[in-house]
Formats: sequence, structure tokens, C-alpha cells
Amino acid sequence: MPLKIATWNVNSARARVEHLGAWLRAFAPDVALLQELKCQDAEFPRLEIESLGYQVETHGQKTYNGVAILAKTGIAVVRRGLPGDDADTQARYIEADVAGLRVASIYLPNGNPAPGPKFDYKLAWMARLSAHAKSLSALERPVILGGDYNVCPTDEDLWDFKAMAGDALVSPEARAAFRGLLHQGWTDALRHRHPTARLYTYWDYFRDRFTHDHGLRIDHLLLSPEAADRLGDAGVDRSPRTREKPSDHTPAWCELRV
DNA sequence: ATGGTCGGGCTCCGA
Repeated sequence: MPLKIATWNVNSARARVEHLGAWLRAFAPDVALLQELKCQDAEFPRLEIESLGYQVETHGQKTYNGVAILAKTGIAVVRRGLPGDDADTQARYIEADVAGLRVASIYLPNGNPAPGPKFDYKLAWMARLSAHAKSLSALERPVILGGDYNVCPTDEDLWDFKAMAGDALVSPEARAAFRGLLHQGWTDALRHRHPTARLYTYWDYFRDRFTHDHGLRIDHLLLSPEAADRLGDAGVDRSPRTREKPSDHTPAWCELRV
């Protein structure tokens, strides 16, 4: 059986605990990377998740951000927080060794409005991620950088590029930084497996976007060469987005041969 | 046609 690794921005762990539990039961990922917990570590619904057979490691903060790694096997946390700026207190990165892999759960800054200080923070964060990703590449191990990148890589990754013109999610600078990761040798698992398909992972709550499938692909699983060697299937699980009171994101996943 | 809807935690911010 291959390893199943998924990433999901849950938009509040506490608001989504029932959805999260149902999805863990139904999809049964070996490793789940979560973003936007919107709670401190002590407020994360740990017992509910542990009762489903998952270990839990979180890097949370009050109200905003927050990332987690869930796994059916032991998790050895390597770092909480992205290196490169000791003054950055936003909880957007956690990295661990799990199931023979190095994994990170990433919640990249949204960056709107652009231009402005939030956009500058996004680009600075991406530069730090690029530097750190390079050091992870040097491990020459299977590594997965999964999460909400808040970057829609190309115009094939959204329903209508005109509707998003000027948005930080499609900005040339953010797209160039994302391509820079690919040039380092990281493989975009979903796009590699589905070269031309329209694949979305996020639909805005506004304007009933999901009903019309007006979505964006902004949640990604980037694989080191050693992980990409083992890539099996990959895709999007749209089922959580169809439920009542859903997250605005839905899980993206890939399989790695053992 | 710059609206609209969420979640958190308190009257507005971030997405």
C-alpha cells in the first residue's frame, strides 16, 4: 500500500473538527498537513483526532494562521517556524520526520492587497522558503513541502484569469517565486500527474463560487526528486467542500510508493 | 458590476 499524504486548509480547526474527523475516517491519509488552525496549541481538538488513531503536532497561534502535521505513525518535529527571520512570529510553518519522509506544512502569506506591506511580507516569506527548500534538497531524501501556498501558478490553475487580475495570488512576482522552487528541482505532484486537467483546491465563499466551479489551485504538494521517484497517483478530494459549513479549501493529496 | 461570505472574537480584521 502506498503512503497517502494530503494537505488541507481547514479554516479553523475548532469550527471544522467534525469535518476533519469525517475526512480522516473516509480518506484515511497516512500523513495530513493542515493549515489555518486559527487557535493556540492548547485549543486544538487533539483528543478528537487522537481518538481516530492519529498523532498530532501543532504550531498554532491565537486567531490567525496555525499549521499542523497529523500522522498514523510517530512524528519527530524538526522545527516550528520558517528559518530566516527571528522577528517573524506568525505560525505558518512546521516540519517533521514522519514515515521515512521529511514533511512540512506550509501556510504561505496571502499577500493582499498588492502592492503593500502584506505583499512585501509574502515575497520575503517566499524568499526564505526558497532558501530553506534548498537546504532540504541537499538532504537528498524524500521531502514533501505541502500546504496552502496562496499562489495560483498559471492561468490554467484558475477558472478565469481576468477575474483575479491584480490579486496577490496570481501576481507575476509570486508566480516567479513559485517557479523558482520548481527550478530547484521540486515537483508539483498534482500538475505532474495531471498535466492539463482543471484542478481546483479553493473556492471563495463569495458569490457561490463552488456551485459554479469558479475555483483556484493554490494548495500544493512539492516533492523532492527522491520523493518524486516514488510518486503514484495524485488528486483533489472535493467531498469536504460539498458539505454544510465547509472550509473554503478542500484537500489535495498524493501517493508515494513505499 | 470592487459586491459578496466566512471564522474569530469582540465592533472589525484577515481571507
